Amino acid sequence: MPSPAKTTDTQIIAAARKLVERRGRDGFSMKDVAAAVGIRAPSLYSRFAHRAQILASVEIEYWRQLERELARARTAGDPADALAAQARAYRAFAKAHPQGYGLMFDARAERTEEGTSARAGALAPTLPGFAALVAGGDAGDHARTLLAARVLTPFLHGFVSMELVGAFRLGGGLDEAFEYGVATILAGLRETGSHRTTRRRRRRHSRDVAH
Amino acid sequence: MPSPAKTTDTQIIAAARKLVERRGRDGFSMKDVAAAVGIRAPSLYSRFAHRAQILASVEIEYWRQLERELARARTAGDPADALAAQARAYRAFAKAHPQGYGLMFDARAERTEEGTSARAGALAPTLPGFAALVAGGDAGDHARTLLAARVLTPFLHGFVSMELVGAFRLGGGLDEAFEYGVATILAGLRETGSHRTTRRRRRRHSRDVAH
DNA sequence: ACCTGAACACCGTTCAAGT
DNA sequence: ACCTGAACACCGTTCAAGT
Repeated sequence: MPSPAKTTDTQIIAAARKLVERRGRDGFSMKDVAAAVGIRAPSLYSRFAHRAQILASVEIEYWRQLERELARARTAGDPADALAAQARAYRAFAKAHPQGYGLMFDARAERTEEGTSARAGALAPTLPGFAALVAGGDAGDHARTLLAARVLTPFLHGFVSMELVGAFRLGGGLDEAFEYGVATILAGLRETGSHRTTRRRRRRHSRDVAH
Repeated sequence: MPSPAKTTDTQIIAAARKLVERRGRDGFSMKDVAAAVGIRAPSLYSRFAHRAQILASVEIEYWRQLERELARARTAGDPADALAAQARAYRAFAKAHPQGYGLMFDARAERTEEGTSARAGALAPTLPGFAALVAGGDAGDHARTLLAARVLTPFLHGFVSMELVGAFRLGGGLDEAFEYGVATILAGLRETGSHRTTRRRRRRHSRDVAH
């Protein structure tokens, strides 16, 4: 005769997420999560292998939510405007879920198949914008699209994580700094997208400097 | 009659740093640190208030080391070249000390006066380069220098932390992507630095889009 | 199948006692 | 002043037992 289930995996993950958001990734115990869904800590182990797996599930939820918000933020028309709108949505997401954002980039997290694909998928809604910006109609130029994405995306992550950790200490408006950064990068990318030779020359130059 | 000291604060911090680099910020216990310097865990509390204070001391060491390496990487001549060289030094530092780098941007760290100033000082060696790049000889234009620094610096942090966490999954060379990002941003900044009106127009445009 | 209390091997930290 | 063992209140996790 099986014991009737008092809760569900979904409820457990939701409870854990709430605790993460309130007190951070280290701010809850298995006992806390269990109590939040009306069971005892050892019972969690019939559903999750260990604490890290619960955290990994919470992390995946955050990545999926970010993906939805980036997709929703995408506007029609000029690709640079669409990317700027998505950049603002990205920052807004991080500021709305500071603890969750920290979890998403925690190096100690588990490396699951599902987590890797959730993370990769989250930024997918921005790729058409980059393709339109730098490759024009040439949708097959995947390498150029990827290079462009890898300028703005790191800026976004770096800016918001520095902002969340309080690293901007020298004054000045951060909204303005963010807008300035996004505009500068998009202008730089648009320029390299419209002049292939300019871009080739610049890349060769960079390599010369590096080696 | 005092007990003779078996160790020093400096040795304790060095031992903790070694453990952090080997197993991460959560990978050592007070017992481990104490054993590494030949004492017992409770003795640490006559020197440090708690574990987080040891970690904070280790973190400060990393910030000071980064500052030294950025200062050393600075080259004479073209400011963009100097900044590119510092960008490479920044990335090399993060890849040489991945666990330490994670500690430096850990949101859970203590907020000490000394830590805040060590962090702020670490990026100071790049400021003259930004000033030369965007403000020309006008050393007093601090706001423009700061705006420029807040484009490249977040890119650097974002790129290396995404790289360390394994976030770049779509293939392509990361060395090339890094160089491309640095070159794109520096070109964008140099352009805004040489044409004040262009920059003013862009900033007003950004604000219009944001609000 | 799912839940439980008891137990295990840890943790950071406190404290009274030693020199 | 610095060090120590013992103790406290926790952890995550395991396990045998209950239904």
